Amino acid sequence: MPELPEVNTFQRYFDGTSLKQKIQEVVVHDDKIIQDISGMEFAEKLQGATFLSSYRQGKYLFGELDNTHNVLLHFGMTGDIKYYEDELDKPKHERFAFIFENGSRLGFDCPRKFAKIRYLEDRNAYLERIKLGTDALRISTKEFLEKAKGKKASIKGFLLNQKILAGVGNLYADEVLYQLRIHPASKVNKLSKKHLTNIITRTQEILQKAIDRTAYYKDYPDDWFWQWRKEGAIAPDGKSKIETDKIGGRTTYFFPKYQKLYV
DNA sequence: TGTGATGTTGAATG
DNA sequence: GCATTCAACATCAC
Repeated sequence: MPELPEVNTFQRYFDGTSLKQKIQEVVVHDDKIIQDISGMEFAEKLQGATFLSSYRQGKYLFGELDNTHNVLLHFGMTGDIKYYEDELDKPKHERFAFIFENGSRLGFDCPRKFAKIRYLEDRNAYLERIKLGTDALRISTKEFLEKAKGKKASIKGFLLNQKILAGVGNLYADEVLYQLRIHPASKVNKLSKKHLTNIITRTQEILQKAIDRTAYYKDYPDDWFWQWRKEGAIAPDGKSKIETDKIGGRTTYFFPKYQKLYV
C-alpha cells in the first residue's frame, strides 16, 4: 500500500481522528514492529500523552506529542491504521492500539510486520541520522538536478532511493517512467537536463493527483499505467507487450518498445 | 505448493 | 572511501 500518496491519506485520517485526545492506554499485541524499546516501555511512554499534530516526510509519518516528542509510524508494505469504537471493527492483524479517553481506539494493522514504529525524543536528529531526502512533493527542480549529477544508477533505482527524495515507491516510479516514455533502466547520467526536469515535474504532478484522489486507484485517470502493470498486458497501442525485469532492486514493469532506453 | 509482494536495511561487491 | 546491489525480514494471496 503505502507510498507517499497513501501515507498522506493516512495522515489526513490520523489528523481527523486522533489529535487532541488524551491517550488513556496503549495495548500492544505484538511488539515486533516497535523499535528500540519493548512494547511495555512504548505503552508507558505514551500513557497520558496527547497527539497535537502530525508531520510527514516521504513515507514517514510522525505524530507530534504534547511533550514535543514524536511517534514515528512507518507503514512498511502492509501497514494501515483504523479508528474504531466497536471491538468488532478491530483490524485483523492489529499489532497495537492507542486507546483514547473517549474509549475509541486507533489500531495499527500490519499483516507482514515490516512496519517500523519508533518513539523519538528528537525527530530532527533521527531524520539527520537516517539521511532521509527531501519530500518528493517539496523538492525543487534545482535540488533534484543537483543530486542527479554524475549518478550512474538506473533512473528507477534513483527515484526509489529515499535518501535522494523521499516518497516514491515501486508503483509510482513505474508510473512516471511510463508516462514519460523513458525506459526504467536508463542511466541517470545519460538523461538530459530536460529529461530530468520532466521527471521531477511529472513525479510531483502524479503524486499530487493521487493525493487529490485519496490514493484510491480506481479514481485515477484512465490512461495511467497501473492498470497495465501486470503479466501479459498489451500496451494501449494494441501492439507492444509488457515486460518485467528487476531494476533498482524491485520488479519493474514497462513496455520496451514504447519506453526509450538511454545508456 | 511455490512464488512474489505499494519497503527498508545492512552486508557484500565492484 | 564511495556507489550500488542484494538477501533478509513475516505473512498472505494467487
